[in-house]
Amino acid sequence: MTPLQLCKCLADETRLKIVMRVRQHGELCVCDLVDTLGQPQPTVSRHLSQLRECGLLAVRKDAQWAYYRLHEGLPVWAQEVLEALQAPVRKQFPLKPDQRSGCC
Amino acid sequence: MTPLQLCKCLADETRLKIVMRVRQHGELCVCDLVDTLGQPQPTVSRHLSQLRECGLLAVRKDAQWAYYRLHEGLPVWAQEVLEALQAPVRKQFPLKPDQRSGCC
DNA sequence: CAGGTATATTCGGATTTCCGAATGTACTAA
DNA sequence: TTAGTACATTCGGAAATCCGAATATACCTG
Repeated sequence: MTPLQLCKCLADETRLKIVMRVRQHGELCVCDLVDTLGQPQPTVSRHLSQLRECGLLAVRKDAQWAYYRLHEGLPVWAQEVLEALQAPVRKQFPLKPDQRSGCC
Repeated sequence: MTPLQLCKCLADETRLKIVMRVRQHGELCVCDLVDTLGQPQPTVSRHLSQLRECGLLAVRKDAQWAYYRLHEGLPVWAQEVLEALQAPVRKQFPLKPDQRSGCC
């Protein structure tokens, strides 16, 4: 995970929202993100694969669900970047309820 | 300056280097960046325009030179992001001498 | 004035990124 | 087994991004 990789990952509205929402909830399943972001499932899934491949997110699979979380091995500087971005991202992209969608 | 704008600005190798190098030196002229980055002048200039338009950098013009610096009105969260990125960027893109190129 | 330097901008094309649609896989339930 | 749900992947085109080359502008010097 290089700084340039991290910036590229966060340089897309959908991915930025995904990362921030995952960070906020600790762990989220794909259907929740699809519901919340209002983006088609393949789109969300493609972005999730990208975030997983570059080491930002990690998955846990349980039955037919996939739960995404921040990768534990994330370097401290990357965590600091995410911490600094959390509040302003919430301002830029407000989401009514601060809850899971309840899809699973 | 929104979080998404900042991430897009930093999601390019040349721009990331420019911002970090400017941050480190306080103020730098275009010819220094051209020398240091080894990129053609129009390329550097185009990226600088972009960074200026989204409010990340500010310019001061003196005679035929243009000196770029971080924009004073940069929100705190953006400064924190840059602070967190400084060290790892230096590791990813090491520059031999920590000095200006002496072009101006 | 002419010539040189520093910087900015424009234009076209190449490359990258993103998305919609369709399909594939795996699991569950009846 | 069949049907349904959750998720992933592939493919082709659209759209955004990036760059090289040429040109433009401003300033300084002689």
